[in-house]
Amino acid sequence: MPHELPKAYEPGAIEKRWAEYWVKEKIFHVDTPGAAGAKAPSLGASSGTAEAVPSRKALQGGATKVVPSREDFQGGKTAVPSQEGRDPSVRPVFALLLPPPNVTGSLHMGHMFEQTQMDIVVRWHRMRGFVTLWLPGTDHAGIATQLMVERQLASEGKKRQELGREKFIERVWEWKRLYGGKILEQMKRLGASVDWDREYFTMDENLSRAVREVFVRLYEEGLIYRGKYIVNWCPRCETAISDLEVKHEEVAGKLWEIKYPVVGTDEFITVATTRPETMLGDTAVAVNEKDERYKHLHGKKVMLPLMNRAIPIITDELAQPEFGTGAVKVTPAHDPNDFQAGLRNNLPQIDVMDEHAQMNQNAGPYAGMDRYAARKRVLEDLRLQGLLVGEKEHTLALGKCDRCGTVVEPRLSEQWFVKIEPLAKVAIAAVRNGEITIAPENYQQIWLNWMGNIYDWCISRQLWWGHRIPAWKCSCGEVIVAREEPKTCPKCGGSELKQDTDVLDTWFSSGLLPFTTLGWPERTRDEEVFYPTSLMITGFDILFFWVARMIMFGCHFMHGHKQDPAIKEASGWADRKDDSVPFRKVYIHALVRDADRQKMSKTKGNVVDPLNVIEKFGTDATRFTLAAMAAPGTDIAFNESRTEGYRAFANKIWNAARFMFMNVDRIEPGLRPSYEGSSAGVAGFDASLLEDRWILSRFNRTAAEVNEALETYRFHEASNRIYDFFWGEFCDWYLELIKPRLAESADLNTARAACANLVNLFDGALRLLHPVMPFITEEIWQAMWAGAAPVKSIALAAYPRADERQVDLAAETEMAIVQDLIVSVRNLRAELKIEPKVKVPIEVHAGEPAIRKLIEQNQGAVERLGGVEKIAFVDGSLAKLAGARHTARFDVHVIYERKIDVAAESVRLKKELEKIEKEIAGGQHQLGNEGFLAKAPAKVVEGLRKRQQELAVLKEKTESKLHELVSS
RNA sequence: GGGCGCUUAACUCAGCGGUAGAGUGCCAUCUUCACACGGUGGAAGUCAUAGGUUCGAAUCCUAUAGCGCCCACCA
Repeated sequence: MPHELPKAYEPGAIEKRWAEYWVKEKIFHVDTPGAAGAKAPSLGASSGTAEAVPSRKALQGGATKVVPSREDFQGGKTAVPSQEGRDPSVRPVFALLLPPPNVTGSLHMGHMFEQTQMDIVVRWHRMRGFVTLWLPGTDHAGIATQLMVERQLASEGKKRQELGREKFIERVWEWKRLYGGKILEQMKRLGASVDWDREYFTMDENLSRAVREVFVRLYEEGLIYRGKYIVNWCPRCETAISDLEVKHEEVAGKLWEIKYPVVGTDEFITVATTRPETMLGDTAVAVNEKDERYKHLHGKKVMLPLMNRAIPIITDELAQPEFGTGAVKVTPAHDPNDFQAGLRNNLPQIDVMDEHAQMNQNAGPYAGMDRYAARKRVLEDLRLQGLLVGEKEHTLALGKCDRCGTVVEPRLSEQWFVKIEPLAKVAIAAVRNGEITIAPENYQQIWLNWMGNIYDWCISRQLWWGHRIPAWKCSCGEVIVAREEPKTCPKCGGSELKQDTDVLDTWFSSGLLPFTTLGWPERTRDEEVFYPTSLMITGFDILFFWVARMIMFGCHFMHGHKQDPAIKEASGWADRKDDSVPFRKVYIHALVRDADRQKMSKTKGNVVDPLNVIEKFGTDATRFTLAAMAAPGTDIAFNESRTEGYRAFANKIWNAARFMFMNVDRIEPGLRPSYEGSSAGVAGFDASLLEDRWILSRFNRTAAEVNEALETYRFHEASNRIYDFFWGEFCDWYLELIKPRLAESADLNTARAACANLVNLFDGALRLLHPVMPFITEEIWQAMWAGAAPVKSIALAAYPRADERQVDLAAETEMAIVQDLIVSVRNLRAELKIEPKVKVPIEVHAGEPAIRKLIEQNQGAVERLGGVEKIAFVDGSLAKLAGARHTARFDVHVIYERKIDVAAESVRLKKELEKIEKEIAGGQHQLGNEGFLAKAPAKVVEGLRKRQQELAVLKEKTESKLHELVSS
C-alpha cells in the first residue's frame, strides 16, 4: 500500500493517536521480574520475536568491542553495565519515581520541562533493554487542596466549619474525583512513558496505612514528640506551617522605640520593636550582662506600659549591646528567640493572640482587635503617654505563608515534631559516602550545608484534608499512638477516646513514597527489584522539602534492606554498599522561566501554558525545545521562537520520510528495515560507496555521542547532535548524494540497494531520536514497518549504539574533501554571480594523486551539487587566478566570464585581506614567542605553522585578485 | 546578613585554556520532481568592565557594575 503523507507535518492528530495507543496497549507497563504471576519479559513475548527487545546479546556486545570508548570519540564510560559472566536471564533495572504533581494542579511549563527530561531518560533506558519502571501518582497536597475546595465553598456562600469535618472531607474527595485526574491526562498528551497501571494517590488506603505505620514507629523510637513551641502560624489557613513553607519578603517597615519606666526610680529603659502589639505579652526586658549602661538596673523591674504589669529586667545573651538601645523586650509567646530566652530564664508565657491573629483576653483592653488594628492603637496610646520615643525606617524580612501569602505569626502552640538530628545524620552520611550522588555537583554541597543546620520538623497541621494523626487522647489525659483506632485506654480502661484533630504535613507522606509505592511495609518483590530507585530528577525548589525527607526516611526505614543482588549487579550498582537509600542518584534540573527570566507564577500572570504551545507547534517540537535548552545548571527562559524552529525540524524529518516512502513505493513496495532488535550500528547497510561509508560512520559516531551526553544528563547536547546529524548531514548531503541512484533512470538493482540503505539508516535515526521526539518517530517507524514491526512500538525497539566496525574515519576525511570542493564551487559561483541554472566548467589542481582520484570518483556529485559542467584537472597551482580558491588539498577554478560589481568586490576583498593580515600578525607574534614554542604542545605549534603557510598563499592570492580588479 | 548563578552576533542560547558557534531574525538568490516549516550563498561579536595568572584567556583567579535566584528567628 502506498504511503500517502501530507506535505507538511501535522502533529495534532498523529500525536493524539499515538498517545492513546501507548496507553491502550500498555506499552509502558512493566511486570516485576521474578514476581509470582509475572509474565516473563513481556516485551519481546508480545511480538513473538525473541530478539525483538534489545537482548542481553545486544547489550554485552559479544566478543568484539562494540561500544566505542572515550579514546575512540570524546570520552566517558559506556552506559550499559557490562554483562560479562552474568546470569543472562537477569536484565538490568531502571526505576524512577515521578515527583507527584498536586491533585489540584494543572500542567505548567515546569512540569513539562521536568517530565520531558525524565521521559528522555526513561525511554532511553527502556530502549537499551532495562526493565524500566516510571511510577506515576498524585499528591493530596493538604493546604493547597483544602484551599481550593474552601474557595469553591465560598463561592456558594458557605464555610467549611458549617459543613463539619466529615462532610467537608467528602466534598474534597468529590472534588478530587472530578478534577484530580486532569494533570495525569495532560501528561498522556506529553507522551510521558509512565506505567499507568501503577498509578497511586497519596491518600490511597495502602499508602495511608504505611503513613500510620511510620508515625507509630517513629513515636515508639522517640523520634516523634509532642510539645508546646513557637511555630509559624498562618492566621488565614489557621494552621501551623513548617519553616520551609514560609517565604521571606523584604519589606520597608518601621522600628519603634518605647520607654518602659523602671519601677522605684524615675529612669526609663528604651526597647525597640517591629511588632509593638506583642508588647502586651511581654514578660521581661533583657539587657546584656556586660552592657555598662544597664549594670545598675540588674535585678530591678519595669512597669509594662498599657498593661501595668511589673516585669523583671533580666540579663540574657538575647540582648546585644550594639543593636538599637541594647535592651530587648521579651515576649516568649510570640517570638522564637524570646521563647528560648524565656525558657532560659523561667519566664511566664503570655499568649495575647488567637488563631486568627486577633488579640485575646490576655491583651486586656485590646482584646478582640485584629493584630494590625491593635498595633495602631498601641502606638497611639503609647504616644499619648509620651512613651513612644522613636520611629525609624527599617527594612525587615517579613515571613509570608507560601500558600496564601498571609503574614505569618510566630505562635506558641502544641504541635507534633520529628526529631530530625538522628535522621539527618544518617542521610548526610549516605550522601557523603557517595551512596547517593547529587548532580550537578554544587547542589551536593548546598544540600549538605542545609542538612547540617536543620531544626526539628513540625509535622502537624491544623487542617482537615490529609492523613489524620494516629493519636488518641483519653479523658484521663493519656495519649495513645496506635496503628488502628484503640477501643479502650490502656491506662484507665476508659473508652472515651478522641483522635487528635490535626493532620500530617503533606511532605511527611510524600517523603515515604520511594518505598510505600513499592508495597512497604509488606516485603514485596517490587521492593526487592525496584528499591532503591535508580534516579530522582527534580527541581531545586523541592530539594529540601522532598528530596531531603525521602533520604532521611528511606535510610531510616529501609535500613538493612537488600536489593536482589543479581539485579543490583546487572543494573550497574555493584559498587554501592547501601541499599537503604531511596535512590542512587539525584539530578537537579534547572528552572523554567518566562522569556524575561522571571519565575513563572500565576500571580504575575506570566505563565506559559505548555498545552497552548503544543497546540501551535506540536508536542515533539515543544519537547525538543525544552531538551535543547536543558543545559545542566542554568535556568532556561522559555522562548516560543525556538519551538518554531524545531517544528521546522519535525517538518524536515517528515519530508525526508516522504522522500523515502516515495522511492520505496516506486522501487520496492514491500521493503522493510533489516533491523531485528540489535542495538549496534545499522543492520543491512551496504557501505561500499563513499557517501554510504561516510553517513554510516557519521551515524555511529553520532550515536556514541548521544549516548554519552544522555549518560550525564546533557540533554541539550544529545538533541543538538541528533539535529545536526539529521538535518546537516543526512538531509543536506546524504539524500542529495543518493538521488541519482534512486532516479527513475537508474539501474534497478542500484536503486534497490540505495533504497535498502536509506530505509535502514532512517530506521536507526528514528530510534536515535525517539526519546526526544516520540510521536513523529513512532508515526514514521510504524509506517515503515507497515504492520510487520518486530515490537509493538518504537519505544520498545533497541536504542542505537555505535558499532566500531561501522566507523570509517577515512571515509569521513575523504567526504570532507568532496564537500569542501562542492562548497568552494558554490562560493565561487556566488562571488561571480553566476545564475543558478547555468552550469560551469571548472579546473581543479589536486595536491596529490589520491586527491585527484577521489575527485574523479565523485565527479558526478561535484557536478550535480556544484552546478558544474565539466571538470578539467591541471598540474599547476590555480591559487592566483581570479575566480579560484585554494585549500590545503586542492585548488579550484571556476571558468566564467566575470560580471562583477568592481566597487563592491574590491571592498569585499580589502576586508578579507585585512582579516587575513590580522590573523597572520597574530600567528607570527605567537611563533616569535620562545615561551610559546617551548611550552605549547607540538600539535598546536605545528597547526599554527601550517595555518600560517595557508594564510600566506591566501594573502598573495587575495592581493593579486585585488590588483587585477583595480587595474582592469 | 550569608550563599549561588548569569552577563558571548539584533534576539534566545551553546562553548568554559589553544584559529569565536548554533537556532531564529536579517540580506541576496532560487519556486530544481522530499521539504518555502525549504535550498544555496552572505553580513553580523574589543565573548559586561578593570586588573592578574599563563607562551596563550570568552574559558582560570581577584575586584567592580548590572540582572536574577536561594537561604537567614538580630529585636
